Amino acid sequence: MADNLVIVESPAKAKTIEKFLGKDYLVKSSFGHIRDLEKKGFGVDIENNFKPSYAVSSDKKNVVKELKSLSKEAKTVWIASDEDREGEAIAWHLFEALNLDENKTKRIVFHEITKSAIQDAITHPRKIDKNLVDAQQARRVLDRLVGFEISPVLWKKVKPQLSAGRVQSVAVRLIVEREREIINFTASSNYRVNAIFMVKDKDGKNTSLKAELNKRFKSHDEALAFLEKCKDASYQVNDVVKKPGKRSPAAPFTTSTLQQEASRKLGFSVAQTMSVAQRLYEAGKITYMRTDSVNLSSLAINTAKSKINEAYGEKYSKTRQFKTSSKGAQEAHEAIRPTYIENETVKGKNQEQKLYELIWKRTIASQMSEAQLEKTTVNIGISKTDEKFVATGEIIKFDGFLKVYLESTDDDEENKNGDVLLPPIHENDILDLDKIDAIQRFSKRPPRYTEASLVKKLEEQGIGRPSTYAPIITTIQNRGYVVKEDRPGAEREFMTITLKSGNIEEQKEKENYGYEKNKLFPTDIGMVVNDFLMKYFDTIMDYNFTAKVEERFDIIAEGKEEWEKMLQDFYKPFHKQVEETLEVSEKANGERKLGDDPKTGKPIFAKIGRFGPMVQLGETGDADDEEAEKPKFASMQAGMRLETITLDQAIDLFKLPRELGEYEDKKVTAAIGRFGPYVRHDNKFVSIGKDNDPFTITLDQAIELIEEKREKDRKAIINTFDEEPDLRVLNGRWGPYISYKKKNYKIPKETDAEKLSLEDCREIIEKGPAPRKKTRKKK
DNA sequence: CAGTGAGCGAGCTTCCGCTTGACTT
Repeated sequence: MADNLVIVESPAKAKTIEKFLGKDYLVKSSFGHIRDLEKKGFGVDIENNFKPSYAVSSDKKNVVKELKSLSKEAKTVWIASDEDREGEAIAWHLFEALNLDENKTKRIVFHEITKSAIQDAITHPRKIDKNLVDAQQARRVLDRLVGFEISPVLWKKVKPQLSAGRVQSVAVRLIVEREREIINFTASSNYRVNAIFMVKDKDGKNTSLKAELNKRFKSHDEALAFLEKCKDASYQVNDVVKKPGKRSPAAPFTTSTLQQEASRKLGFSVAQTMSVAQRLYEAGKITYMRTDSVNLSSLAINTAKSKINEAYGEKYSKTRQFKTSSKGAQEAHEAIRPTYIENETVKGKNQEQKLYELIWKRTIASQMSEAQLEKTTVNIGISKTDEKFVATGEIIKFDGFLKVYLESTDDDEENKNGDVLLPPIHENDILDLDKIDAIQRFSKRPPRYTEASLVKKLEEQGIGRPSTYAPIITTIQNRGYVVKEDRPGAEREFMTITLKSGNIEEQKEKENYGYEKNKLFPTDIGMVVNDFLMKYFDTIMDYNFTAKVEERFDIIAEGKEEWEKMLQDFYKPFHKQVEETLEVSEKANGERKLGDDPKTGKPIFAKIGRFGPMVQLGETGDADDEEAEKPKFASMQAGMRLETITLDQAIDLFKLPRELGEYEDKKVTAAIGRFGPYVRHDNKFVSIGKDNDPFTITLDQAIELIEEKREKDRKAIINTFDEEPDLRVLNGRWGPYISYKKKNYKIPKETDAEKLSLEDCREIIEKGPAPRKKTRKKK
């Protein structure tokens, strides 16, 4: 039995460290936190100065049991959880839960997993820092109080099962506010003017030079007038200015920057990035993937240096140590980097290889020299007017880190004029004009958030931690506040005016804009909850709330304030706010008056009802007044939003279901259901295809659809049996199958469905698939 | 599968951060 038990947070880390420490040390993992506030109720005795009651988490019972028995046998227990607030708390909880003896317990920390760092840590043990632990308790209890006091208010005032919290509610706020900016955005347009000149390149061949006018015109007429002036103008180069420039590499990856780049360059979702990174980490290929530090160990820096020298030459190498810029970083780990920097690639799944290479390149590039650039600006004068055309070019004199890696930006289309080499041009050259285009361009609305750009924003505000970025995104979607989806763009016309060979031509063209792919959109309920919280809990919703409480946590960590005192200060006004809100607030349903119905004169509202967003015609009458006419209701259709639905759209909704007439003595109606537009006849439903809609479809068209459906149904029946009317052999989308008492059974391949006897069918049903378990969908 | 829009009011929901699997398709 080993004399020493070392406890770390992660099992992969334990494996590595054990190798460094040798036989006398047994290294085990706590798998993160082992205890938490009790799951039920507050888990905090508010009356009794916020005394927390902790319980071993259900999935950690076995871990604690094992560590307890191992710690009894060991002479010394070394608690080596991370050196940050949460890590210190884990150490303390271990000490308490394992019932450790203070004399044989030592707290150690290390920032990098190298033999020397770990041995050094062993020689410098310390005691558990109770102040830091207290800061964590304050953080933990505050989050519980905020979440568990506000959520029930939402259950009462908005809808059951909703949630609010210090982090998630602010994340939703960001998305809601961005959506409103977009809704309120009106695009303006102006005319951008570009000229193409014909010049000779260095071999004397014709080549073109593109230059943009140093002015944009507000209107079509101004642009046209300018082109008129250009008709018989001449163009002369006023000057050619060359300026050196440089570009520096980005810092090595943190969790947040890795998620952003993997999203931009590889198209990974935030959760996907984390699970691929986890596999690389467990395989020992990369360092820990949940970190906010950009720090590289000296070993890593040296290995990178020799790798760069060897692969690219010394002038490509430049040692750099980056400093973190993000708020509230705790830097318990290194930056994310390859464990063995000498390995450019790894074996494994495709995704793992790609992510590894991204990490490798970013790490190597961070230790490489700047790129040296030369920017050239050519100013071209116009004889008839003061405006100027400007041509710009940028060439790379020395590529430096660009040889390996360039960080992407969120809107790449705007700045993709990378390496543009201008043809040789000199001052006073007279240029031949090929053509001038004046093109109408529209201003761009603010972009919607992607998962990764939301993470970036949260990190900038110091909200959330590397271990929670991916879960936050999942939570706000699971609660139904936010959806990630694609939305179609729209088409618009724009004008182009072209001057070529002395002639001016105008043309209308079309462009698509606003198509969104994999973006985050607030739902109606997300907006209603956000507005409610903004109205009654503005302190919690403040973007600086986290930063403010973090300041207090830091003071607690320094031992300058009792953590209970901080909570006392926070809780008193907060709880009062909760009580007041329960008393004064109305039920929030996002009701919005759209206008009056032109037919009846009654008001039309949009709001969220029991079954989701709907429109209502007429006032909700007094419940006691039996005489009062009940309002009419209609569900909103997919794609409609509470915030943007118009009066006309609402009026249309009340037109359904529409009676078309009678067929075979039975009513035919048209409406829109969960699965789209349909025609209903004799309790049977027929989908209306794309070529028609329920508002305009005629009785004849509907009958045609009904008959088509009947014909299709007839063809779908392969065989029936008189003895067993419930059993039918049918032809479905995926081939023949047996339908029996509303359940479907697969027919084994290579069976001729037409020849199946009743006995065969019964046999198939007997052996049939085990009834599918219903996958529990979390909403 | 294509509806509903109110109600007895049981018993339930909910937070953030630290870690991995154990699940299903």
